[in-house]
Amino acid sequence: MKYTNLFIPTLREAPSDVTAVCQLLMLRAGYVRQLATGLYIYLPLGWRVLNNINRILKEEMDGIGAQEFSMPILHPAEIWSQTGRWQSIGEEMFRLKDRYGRDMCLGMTHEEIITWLASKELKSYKELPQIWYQIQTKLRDEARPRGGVLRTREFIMKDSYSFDADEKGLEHNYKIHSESYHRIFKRCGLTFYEVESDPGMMGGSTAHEFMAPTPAGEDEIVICGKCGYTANVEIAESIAVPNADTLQGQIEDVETPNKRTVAEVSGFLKTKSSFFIKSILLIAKSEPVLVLIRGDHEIHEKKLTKLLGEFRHASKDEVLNILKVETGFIGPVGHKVKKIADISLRSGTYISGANKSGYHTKGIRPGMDFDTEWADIRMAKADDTCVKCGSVLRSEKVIEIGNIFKLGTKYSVPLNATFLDSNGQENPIIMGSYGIGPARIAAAAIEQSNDKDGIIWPKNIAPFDIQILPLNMVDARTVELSNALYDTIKGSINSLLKRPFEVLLDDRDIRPGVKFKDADLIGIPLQVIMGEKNLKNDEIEIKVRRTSETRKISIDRASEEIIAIYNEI
RNA sequence: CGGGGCGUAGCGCAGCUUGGUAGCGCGCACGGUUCGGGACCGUGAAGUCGGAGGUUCAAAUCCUCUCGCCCCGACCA
Repeated sequence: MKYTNLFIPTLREAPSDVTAVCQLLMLRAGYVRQLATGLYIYLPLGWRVLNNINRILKEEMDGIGAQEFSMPILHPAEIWSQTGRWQSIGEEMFRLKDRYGRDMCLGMTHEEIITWLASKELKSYKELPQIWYQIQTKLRDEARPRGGVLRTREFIMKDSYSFDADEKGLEHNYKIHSESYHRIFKRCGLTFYEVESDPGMMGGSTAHEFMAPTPAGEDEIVICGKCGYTANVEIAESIAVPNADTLQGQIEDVETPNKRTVAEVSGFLKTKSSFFIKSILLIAKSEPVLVLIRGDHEIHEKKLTKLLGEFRHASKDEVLNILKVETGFIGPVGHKVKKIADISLRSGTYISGANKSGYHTKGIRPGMDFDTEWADIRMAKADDTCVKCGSVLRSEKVIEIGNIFKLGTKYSVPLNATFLDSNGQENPIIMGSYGIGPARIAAAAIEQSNDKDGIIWPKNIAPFDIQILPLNMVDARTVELSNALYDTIKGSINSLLKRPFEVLLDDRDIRPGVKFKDADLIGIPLQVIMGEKNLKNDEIEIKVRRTSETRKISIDRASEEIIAIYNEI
């Protein structure tokens, strides 16, 4: 394609409100524009990248026997009511009414719709298994879109669904999805992890997330370098590093005027925060619960929710009413309310609030000076000990690029998606659900592969394979030779991608410096530079975007050489 | 939803404290000189100062309300 026929609005200056590198580069290099909070327009280059990713998705889905569908994004509320999600999902769902007043919603996902279809059409074990998928727009009224295309209110997703007669079948479909996801992300040039995850509102039993490490990530995972254990910190199990030494001395109150937070008291008493117990009052269902955790740890609310069900933090007034002490000076000793302590507090001697204003208590021995229930309610973090092998965990910021869920019968039972087995018995279909976000793949690829000059696309998803830069468009020979080379390469087959080469010819009559800057920004893997001086020697220059390595080649065999270099990089 | 910030030309910003002719850089158009890493000179077009109301002789500037965008948190199949 010729540059003058393409809309590539590059920006010399960065918009002021970007936070993520992928967002900055997508805007500056002319891939996307923002319409409103969480809504993005894909410009020609951006759309080409997404289509390249989608092509890989289709090839790999087709490769495991999945069949492509297209389902509506406008859904009747009734189906969502049948699974209870019309009621259980809150403001995140876009809701509307049609002209007759019927409740409708915009699809956040398609479990309901595909299961509705399966309930109508799949009747016999002989029709199972099936894998159905689509690449379709989803809409979610996100509380806080952020990071450019990383979290948006409207986004495209590849979602597939498996239908099986039994657990064994589900196990198999889960496995082949996992394997195909590994191939997909590898082909897209990403570094990624498959980690254990929390099934969340999808329900079901087992779930894994595919996570691409990047500083712009919203999630955090822990990784064991030794045994390979990886998990989202939301569910990760780990052992806290115990305090190396123990506080000495008997139980006694010390004056801590106006020092409330762990940081303040720890600074005031010149004692490490790991020798403190944070005491936090929560209101679960009807009952107040005092939650105890080491000063340098964070409570993990998802773990707690599993123990307590829904809960909220107590207000200042509630703390005063229930514990008879103001916030900042709460401690575990002497209260009759239900207590849950993190297991990392089982040994050692600690400092906590004295339950009177302006005082903390030293020398508290959990289990001896107060009674409590014990549980793992702590957020895993770097330097914790791996529960599987005892090695040290590290953590990384990641973005979720895909996930796989074993749904079981969570949707098939309420929507009555059943089949008759070989004994004539009616059974609910066993389901799985598998998602991938193409825009997040693109964003992660940029995050993982860029330099100060711009994007460096992995070959498989780059908007073009090769960019030709004729530097002087008023020189007849340059124009003639660049057009000829353009036609030749375009007519050759890219054996890696099994299709003709996609070539971008920068035929703009502008200064060379601008062409160089734009080419580096846009990030096409290989640049072919045709300058007058080199052409006088019948030479042209090849530049590898990733390494900035340049090489002069003879014009005679230019297209063969260029293709050979392309295949090498 | 809680906390904070910002809305002035396509982009980046100044002007607001202390009310009085709306500015700068980049970009854009035209002319000229340039032409291997975002050139230079000259000329020019382009702004409901986010919107509404109020105070005032006079509002980008002060007051009230409102909309939008961004950040932190809550939230997040």
